[in-house]
Amino acid sequence: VGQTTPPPFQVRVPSHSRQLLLQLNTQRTKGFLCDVIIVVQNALFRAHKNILAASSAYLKSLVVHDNLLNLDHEMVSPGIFRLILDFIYTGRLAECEPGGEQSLGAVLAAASYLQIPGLVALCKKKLKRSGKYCHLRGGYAPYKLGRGLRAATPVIQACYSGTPRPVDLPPVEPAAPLNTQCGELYASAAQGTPLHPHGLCPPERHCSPPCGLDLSKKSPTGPSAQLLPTDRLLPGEPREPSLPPRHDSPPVSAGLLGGHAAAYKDSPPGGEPGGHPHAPDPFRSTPPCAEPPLPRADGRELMYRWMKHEPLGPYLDEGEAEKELEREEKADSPPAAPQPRYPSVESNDLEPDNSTSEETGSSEGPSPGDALDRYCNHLGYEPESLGDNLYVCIPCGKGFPSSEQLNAHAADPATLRQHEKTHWLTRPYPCTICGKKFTQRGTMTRHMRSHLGLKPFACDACGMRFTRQYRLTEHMRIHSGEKPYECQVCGGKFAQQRNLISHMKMHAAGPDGKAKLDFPDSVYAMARLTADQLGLKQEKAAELLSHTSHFLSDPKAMESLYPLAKFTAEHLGLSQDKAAEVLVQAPHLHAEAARTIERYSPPYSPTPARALTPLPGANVKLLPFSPLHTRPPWGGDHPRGLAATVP
DNA sequence: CTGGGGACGGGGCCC
DNA sequence: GGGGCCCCGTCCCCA
Repeated sequence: VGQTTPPPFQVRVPSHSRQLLLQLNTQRTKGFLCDVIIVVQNALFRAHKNILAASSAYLKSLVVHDNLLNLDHEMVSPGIFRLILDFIYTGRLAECEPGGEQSLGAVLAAASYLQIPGLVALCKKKLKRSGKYCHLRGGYAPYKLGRGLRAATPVIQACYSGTPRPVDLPPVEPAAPLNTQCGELYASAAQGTPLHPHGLCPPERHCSPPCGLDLSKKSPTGPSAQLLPTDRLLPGEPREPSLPPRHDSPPVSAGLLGGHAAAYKDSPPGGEPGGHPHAPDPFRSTPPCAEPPLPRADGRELMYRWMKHEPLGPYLDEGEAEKELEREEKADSPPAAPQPRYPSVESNDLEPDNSTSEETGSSEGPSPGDALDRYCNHLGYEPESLGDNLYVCIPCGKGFPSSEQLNAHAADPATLRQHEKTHWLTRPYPCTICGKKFTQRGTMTRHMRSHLGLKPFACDACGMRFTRQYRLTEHMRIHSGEKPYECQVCGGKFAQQRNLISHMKMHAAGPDGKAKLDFPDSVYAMARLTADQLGLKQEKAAELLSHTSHFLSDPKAMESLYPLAKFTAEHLGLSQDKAAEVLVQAPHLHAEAARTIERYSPPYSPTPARALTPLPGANVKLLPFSPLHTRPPWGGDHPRGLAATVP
């Protein structure tokens, strides 16, 4: 452990890491094999989970669970994230504004938020060089959320000034989002100094857009500092969804979180369990350092904690990986073509100042044209590598034959934002009466109706009132007698679909909750479908047949059902291919099905009258027939709904 | 007592 | 924001 000298028999390709990184970045720019989308305010970025996870502890914690990430735009703007993503994939930090200490500070804050120590160190170094960095009290600020310490997030915000004032702290907003009581932090210039929407670029400069999609038609929620406490809101005065998704909160190192994880997950609503660091109240409502305070730690100590509790990528050790790469590249970099490199870090062995030009990408950085092309193509996949639907929407997995169709699918901002929330389980809409939180405003207002007893939908027949129109429609079927939901197994009819679903579970499950041995029903259902050919189109019959598969639960018995399915398919007039498709759609058959089908011997000859004739002695449950059925599939008449023993 | 059906409330989600 | 639909769950009644 710790030995870096390779054994003598190993052969090392010095440029391997660099070439790998170049390839990955190329793939990213083409969207090839990208498996995650990062949403930053109004911008989408595509990337590779592995790369993000290897670079950022925060992103690592997110990509495990989601293919669609939403970053707190108050912590990282689209333009800043573009720079950070470029850095992750190239090791270089581009700047499009000369002397952009202010932007550099924003990068520093965002890099800290995202937990990218290598970039943090680079920014600190560059800010120090320019004299704009003020290392106040260390670098990393564990801050409090809700009850006690819930996160020891290394939030670094640069102490810098974009104005000529060299070391002044920018003014901190009264509702500064970050707690300053228990740790160290710097004020963020981004709080008071809005950035160009594209990040570092001043408006007059035409730098590349952060990505190819603009979701800004509906602007995201306002700043949380405008929040009113719940108890100060009047009923019917729903507050704005202001708490960003919990995922926006930086991840919690397991070691630092310790026993607070439960409190994080299970805090009562009043405790603002999903409280975001930007929410003002959690910080003020709890005493400072209610939990044993973390020892004062500088950035290096906390990075050590990260490493100790959650091994991360090469950035974790502040410098080792970068040094390794630098050594590697010094060994083989052709001087005429400088290659991407990891940034130097705040250590004693900084590379010479000529690194600045490379870090800023002044010579190799993406030109606006390159970047534009890159981001305009970010939705495509290399067509030779994927099937027919070459363009895949990462969040939903849908494939599209063209990038236009994919863009049309993915660029619906309202739907996408709405869908995002389903992934992050954000509940930004609290009920002002009971505090319960909801994912959608409409759901919350609907819930409020129940509190207020508002039932605007009344039944003309009985006067019963409902909170929803759909419920009234459902209710009206009681009066009309309409039962549109029919069980395909037994023919039972229901006025409410949910009752049919409940009924179907009865078919599928036995008393112990396990799969029910109900094959006679399924046999009947198959035969019934066969008879339905009299009144149904073939496709419809096949569709119904496929729907009968859900109550069969043993794949091993599937083969035993082949004769039945084959018979059924034949009598539906299906082709062999279609019959095979039907079989595939009946994936789960119970073992009892196999035994039962053996009782129907000889199995399913092409003669319908004989095909389903049970063996003598088989106890067959006779079920009500639909109007289409005048006789059981195996022929003969019998009273409806009676069990009979086959003679 | 139990299983099943009828009716309904509530929340999630998508259009 | 509203509508529609799905799902989960509950209560009540009845055989």
